[in-house]
Amino acid sequence: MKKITIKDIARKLDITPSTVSRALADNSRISPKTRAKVMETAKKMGYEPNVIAASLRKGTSDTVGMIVPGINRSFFSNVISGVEEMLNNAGFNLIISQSNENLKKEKLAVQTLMQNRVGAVIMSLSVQSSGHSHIKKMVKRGIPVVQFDRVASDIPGPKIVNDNFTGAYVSVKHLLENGFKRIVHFSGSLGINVYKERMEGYKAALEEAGMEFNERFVFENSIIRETGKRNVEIALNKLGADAVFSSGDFSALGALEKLKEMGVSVPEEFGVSGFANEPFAELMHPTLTSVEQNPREMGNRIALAIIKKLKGDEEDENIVIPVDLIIRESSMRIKS
Amino acid sequence: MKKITIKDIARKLDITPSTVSRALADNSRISPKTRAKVMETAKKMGYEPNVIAASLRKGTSDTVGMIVPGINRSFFSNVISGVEEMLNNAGFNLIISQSNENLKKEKLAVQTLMQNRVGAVIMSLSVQSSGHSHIKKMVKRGIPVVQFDRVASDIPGPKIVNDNFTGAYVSVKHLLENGFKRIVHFSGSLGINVYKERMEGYKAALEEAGMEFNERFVFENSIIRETGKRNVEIALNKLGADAVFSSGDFSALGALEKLKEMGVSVPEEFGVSGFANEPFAELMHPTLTSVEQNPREMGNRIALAIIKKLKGDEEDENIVIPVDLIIRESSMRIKS
DNA sequence: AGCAAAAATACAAACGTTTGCACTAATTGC
DNA sequence: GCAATTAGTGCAAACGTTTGTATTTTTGCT
Repeated sequence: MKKITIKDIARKLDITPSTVSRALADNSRISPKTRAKVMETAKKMGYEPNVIAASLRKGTSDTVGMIVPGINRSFFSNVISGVEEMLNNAGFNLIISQSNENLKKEKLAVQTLMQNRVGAVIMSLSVQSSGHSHIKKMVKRGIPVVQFDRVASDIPGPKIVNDNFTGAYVSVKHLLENGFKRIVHFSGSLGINVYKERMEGYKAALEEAGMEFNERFVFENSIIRETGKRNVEIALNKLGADAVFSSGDFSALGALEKLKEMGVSVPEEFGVSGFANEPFAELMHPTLTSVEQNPREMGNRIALAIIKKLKGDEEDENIVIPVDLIIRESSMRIKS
Repeated sequence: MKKITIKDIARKLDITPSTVSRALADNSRISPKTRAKVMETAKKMGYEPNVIAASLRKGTSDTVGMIVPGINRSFFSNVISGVEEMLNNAGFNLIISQSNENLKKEKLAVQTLMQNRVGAVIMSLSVQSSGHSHIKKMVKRGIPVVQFDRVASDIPGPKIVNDNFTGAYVSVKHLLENGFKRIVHFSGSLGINVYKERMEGYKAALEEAGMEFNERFVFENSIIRETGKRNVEIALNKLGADAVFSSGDFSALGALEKLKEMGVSVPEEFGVSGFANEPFAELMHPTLTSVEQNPREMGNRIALAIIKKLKGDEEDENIVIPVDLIIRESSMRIKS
């Protein structure tokens, strides 16, 4: 099965490859007549464009690269689906890489994408990411870079993020309304925008309620299951806490498990609220209050931003996706 | 920042591009001396190979494409991680596409990968997949295709699957040992190998115990949460069942939810066992007995098979990955 | 030293497009 | 009716590699 090229169809129609190329690209210089003829025979001969050759010549491609910390988190996998959906409809392809929260792997992913001459890159920074020189390199090369969720302000380009501040703010406010008085906060690395913003929201809600913000109530780098377990015990025994607002569902999960183990009843004696609304949140016992980030919508908006950039738009959009607090058993002391 | 090419480094060393190319490729025709010199100046000048150009010339690439039904299932996302890990170490790149269980999307993904001249393809069939002409096209083109999990025997090439039969067999045997006597089976489409095999395992365990296999006890296309809810009610009320072995965790989850709603206690009155060991299985209440498929190991083996193929190995491996029954509360009536 | 064989390198074409420029034919304006 | 524009197409180079073949240089041997 010989692969058929633009030349083959040119020969058959007795025109030149350049005309065929332009016809297929819908170039206005070609008459509707020949364009139609080219289209037809291209289909008839089963022509499939060689995007590699086109990439080489053009120096870019219709493929968009996406780097995420890990595809096994519900948030990221849903963002990906949202992006893919919209991008495919617009005729672009998406290729995905994981950084596994690892700087070295992130750099490798960037390199791979650049080598493959992707037309644009979508990325959410890994925890370890710093310096960002590898990312700036892409920008310098003229590759549009769209950041989402974990973003760095020193890298130019569109940024799509959640309303983390408000998500945290309403979560803590909700805990306060349910009578919790000593609320600790499980945070990620405060060097990362999302965790910083959520902490600000936590702080704002406390201060609005006339309560003082205590730094010792913030546990940095406490977003995995193990740290959740460990720190909830400290919060309870050493700080006399009666609730936790966690920046992630996994540490909230750990907290719930530890509390159960310790015989502390939730939400009667201790309130728990998470972030990300992982699928397991509604399956646990008690079910976990969390913040839905609407990742699919975020994905759609990211795709739109990328498409605009690929069409040469200069403007850098900054989009904030609203979030929704999903109230469940783990925080609901007052039934309404 | 001008991009530097093989020619630039040739000019600088006063040799030809071909020599540089061979030197970088570790070709034996090049003397160690010049090879070293080339390597050195390449690094010094910040040379980055243009893989697109190489792909065009060679007609293939070091990029491997992977098509999965959906990345948001724990099984698939872990297989992907396993593949990526090993592939990256061997110097290959992985690009991922989702079929969303949709034939049209699957065909599109195949087309995209072929257009991008991937060196090989890893795939697990979508539910809708049929005919397989699009996949055979890749095989005809000489692209190595490695199948995993959901495989079709009419497509040549290595196949890596779980020991579905044994997984089902031990699950049902375990239910029988716990005194369950009327066990129904939630299956997927029986046109797909994995579900077929699991049903065979179910059947074998029953027959070994001297119980008759009743077709009415098998619910086909019952692998999502909703069907699990619906069918467990039918099983209980119409068939007098006292347990279910489900081919997937999601329908087992649905069953557990419905049973709780109906006030049926698990495992005292009804036993439940699933498949895939989704993360939520151990978080539920009661925790869900399930079958761990060792997806990461599967991913590693897939990667090894692909690498062998890319190196020109003719042999088609058929690998079966063992599974482990994880016994939890939902099926454990006899505490040992 | 001289020659054949082997080793190292050079040459040039090829991969399949895209695109600036040149060219011809058709159309427009006056 | 003629110059000037425009529409439509062709020509040829370029993108950066790889690779078969030719050529040069080195090596080993007598």
